[in-house]
Amino acid sequence: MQVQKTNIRQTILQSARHEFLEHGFKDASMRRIAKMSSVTLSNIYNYFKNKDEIFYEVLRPLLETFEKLTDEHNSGDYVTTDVFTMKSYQREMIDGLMIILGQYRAELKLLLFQASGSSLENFRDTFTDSQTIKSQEYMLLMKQKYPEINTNVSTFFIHIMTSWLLTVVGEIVTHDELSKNDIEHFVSEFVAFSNAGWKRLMQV
Amino acid sequence: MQVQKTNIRQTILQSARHEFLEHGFKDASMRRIAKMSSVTLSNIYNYFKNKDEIFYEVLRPLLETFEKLTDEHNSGDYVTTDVFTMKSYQREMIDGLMIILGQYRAELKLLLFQASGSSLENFRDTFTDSQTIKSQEYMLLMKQKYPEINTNVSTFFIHIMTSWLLTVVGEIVTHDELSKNDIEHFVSEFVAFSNAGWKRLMQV
Amino acid sequence: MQVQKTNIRQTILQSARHEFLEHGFKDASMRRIAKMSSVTLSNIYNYFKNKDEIFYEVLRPLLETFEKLTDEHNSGDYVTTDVFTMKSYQREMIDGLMIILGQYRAELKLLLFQASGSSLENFRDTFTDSQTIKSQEYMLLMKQKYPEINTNVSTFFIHIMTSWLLTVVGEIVTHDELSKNDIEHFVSEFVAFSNAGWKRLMQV
Amino acid sequence: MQVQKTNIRQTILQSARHEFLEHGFKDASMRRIAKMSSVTLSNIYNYFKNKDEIFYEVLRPLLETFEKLTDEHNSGDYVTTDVFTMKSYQREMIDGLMIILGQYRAELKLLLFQASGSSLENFRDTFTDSQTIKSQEYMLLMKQKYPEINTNVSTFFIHIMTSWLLTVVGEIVTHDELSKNDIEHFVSEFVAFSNAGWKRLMQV
DNA sequence: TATGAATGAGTCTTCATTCAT
DNA sequence: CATGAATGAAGACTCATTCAT
Repeated sequence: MQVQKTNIRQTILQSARHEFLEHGFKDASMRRIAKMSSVTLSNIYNYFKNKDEIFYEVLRPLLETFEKLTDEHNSGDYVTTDVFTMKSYQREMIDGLMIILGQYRAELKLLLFQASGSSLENFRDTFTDSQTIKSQEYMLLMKQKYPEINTNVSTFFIHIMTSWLLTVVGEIVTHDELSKNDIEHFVSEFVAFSNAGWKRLMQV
Repeated sequence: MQVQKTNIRQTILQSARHEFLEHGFKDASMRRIAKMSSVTLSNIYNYFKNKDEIFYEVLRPLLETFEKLTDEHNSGDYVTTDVFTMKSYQREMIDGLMIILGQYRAELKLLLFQASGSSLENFRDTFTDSQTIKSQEYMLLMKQKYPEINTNVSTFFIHIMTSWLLTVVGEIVTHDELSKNDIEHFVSEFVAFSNAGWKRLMQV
Repeated sequence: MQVQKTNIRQTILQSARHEFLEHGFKDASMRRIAKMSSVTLSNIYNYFKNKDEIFYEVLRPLLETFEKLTDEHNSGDYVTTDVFTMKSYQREMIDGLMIILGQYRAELKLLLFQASGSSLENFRDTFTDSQTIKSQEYMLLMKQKYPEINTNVSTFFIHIMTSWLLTVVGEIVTHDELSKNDIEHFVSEFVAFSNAGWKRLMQV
Repeated sequence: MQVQKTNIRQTILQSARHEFLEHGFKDASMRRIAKMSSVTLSNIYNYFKNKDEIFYEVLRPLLETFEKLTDEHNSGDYVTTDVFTMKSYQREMIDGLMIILGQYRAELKLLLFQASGSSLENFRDTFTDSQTIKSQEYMLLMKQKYPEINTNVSTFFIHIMTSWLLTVVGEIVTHDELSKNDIEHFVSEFVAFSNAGWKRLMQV
């Protein structure tokens, strides 16, 4: 029975994923999800509290991976890294995002572009804000280690830089035609560009 | 009556603007717009063909300004400018956007974040794509003038850079707390960052 | 001015004709008629009392022709004609209908199939009923002249026969692919069939 | 509840039947059907997909009887029957229709006169066309059996004859005042008339 | 004559969710 | 765990007609 239950839960989630991808959260129809998964509409509510919870569950793996990614960066390890090659905070974040992107392309689309109306509709802002704070903490550590660098960068600029990351992810996700090579090439351009930018701003 | 007509039209548009800003295009309710503007629901349809047309009319001033902005950049004037100070294509675009931003903050919010479901829902993509093409043409001209620079930058990277511009605009628009000074400060950081980045990529 | 007026009236009627033909009376839209004829919607009501009157005016020529056709048959002239060749009441009616059919194909479609909702929606019944009465009067005259024939035909049968005529007209009207030859051939079959039928019924 | 479901379904269907009969398919109002059947408007959609499906369900018994009637006539049995007494294809069809008429008077009204706008609005044409084809096949068999008869009757004439059948049914259906005797009397006249007509056309 | 404005009821259908069984 | 039944508000849009100017 328990096995059954899990199966049904999964079936619902898969159908929901398709429905959300096709119509976005708001225009997704519980009725269609029910039909698609061959589960009675009302029975769905034995497995999930409401539409929003289903949406959240569909995105849970992605969200957890996100959390892992940002938690890792809480440690001060990266402070020791050479700023000039930017094996640094942002670089690691980029790499992390690229890995996520390989696994959760569809979910990222959902989270970034189709979440309007759901409890996750502010994910972008939330993520950006929290990342901005962490970035600033990181810069503080940097300043302690290398007092000569200029860390007087406006909060909003840092905000933009993390927001930019999501823009990049969003663009990659919506351009299905890009090959792995394309993406790698682009990332190297992106990193080169960013490194030079940061160096300039921090006057190192 | 003819004078009246204009007034009512404007009243409807203003109510619609509020409604769209509060709920986004898709969730905006014609009924509410009617109530807000004290115009019979059916009478609205004597002034506008449908919801989409109202939305478009609300954004028309912004869209026209946009068009002007991008049309001006069709000329090759900027090619003569010094790349190093980046009084160049992108810089002019930024300045233009900042001006627009002063006048059409709310409308930009609408266009960038609340247009889903309307005929303008693809504005971001459309704009980015067309700007990408223009940017590439611009780089070609640059290459002819300064053959020593490297213009071998991937299309997708250029795409990202124009998309970035919209991200920046979007972030400014959603952060009402920023003062003019904040924004100017940020823009100077942004420009410094970008300049350094482009120089590096183009190996000048 | 009067000329103008007439012109506009005619313009409206033509547009209405198209609209009625395309959508039928009920689904025809006054707005569309207005647009089509480049006449203000409200101005239409300076020329016609309402939608129904327009419909009636569109069909007036046809209706008048109908009336002429049936009035002619009021006279007892046909009683003298030889029943056996059926140069009689019904035959003349058929011939009359065929002529009408040449001139008012579209209008017949309107009257027979698209009048639902209008004041003419019962035309078929009305026409059939009145024709039935006339047919019976005709048969009475026949009986007086040729007492040996059997005129004991049920009212309802006569009713059906006139209704049949309209069915035939309707079928011809809806089969645009029929050539004049086709129709003539069919009519001769129809007449042969009917003659034989009537002879049998009347036991002549 | 399961028992209830059937009841409610039937209640809805009955109310719908009344509504359709009174206003025709197109002008029938779902709201009124809901009120009449004391079922919430939205709840109706738990029982039927849409208005058209309700209409179809109301007519399903009639349609199935129709199908049975025409299927039976697929067999070549009737070819053996004597043409002269017209215990033939058409005669059997008439008898069949009369039986249907006894059971489904109201439904026939719906199907023949009130279906405009529904998926059954072309029933008359569809039926007539298919019957015309079958009639022609029947005549072919007749010709093989009785080579001396003339089967050179135009397709359109046959078409008209089947269409005529429906006209007759329609007329009977709309004349509630006719008694069973009236109808039987009429049918005998109709058969006599038709027999004579066909004999003449086929020159037997 | 002509017009713009206005009206109010009307259309079918969908929605997420709840509840008794 | 499962289901059929139910709900009430909401969606955008169209309708023929009237009226003051």
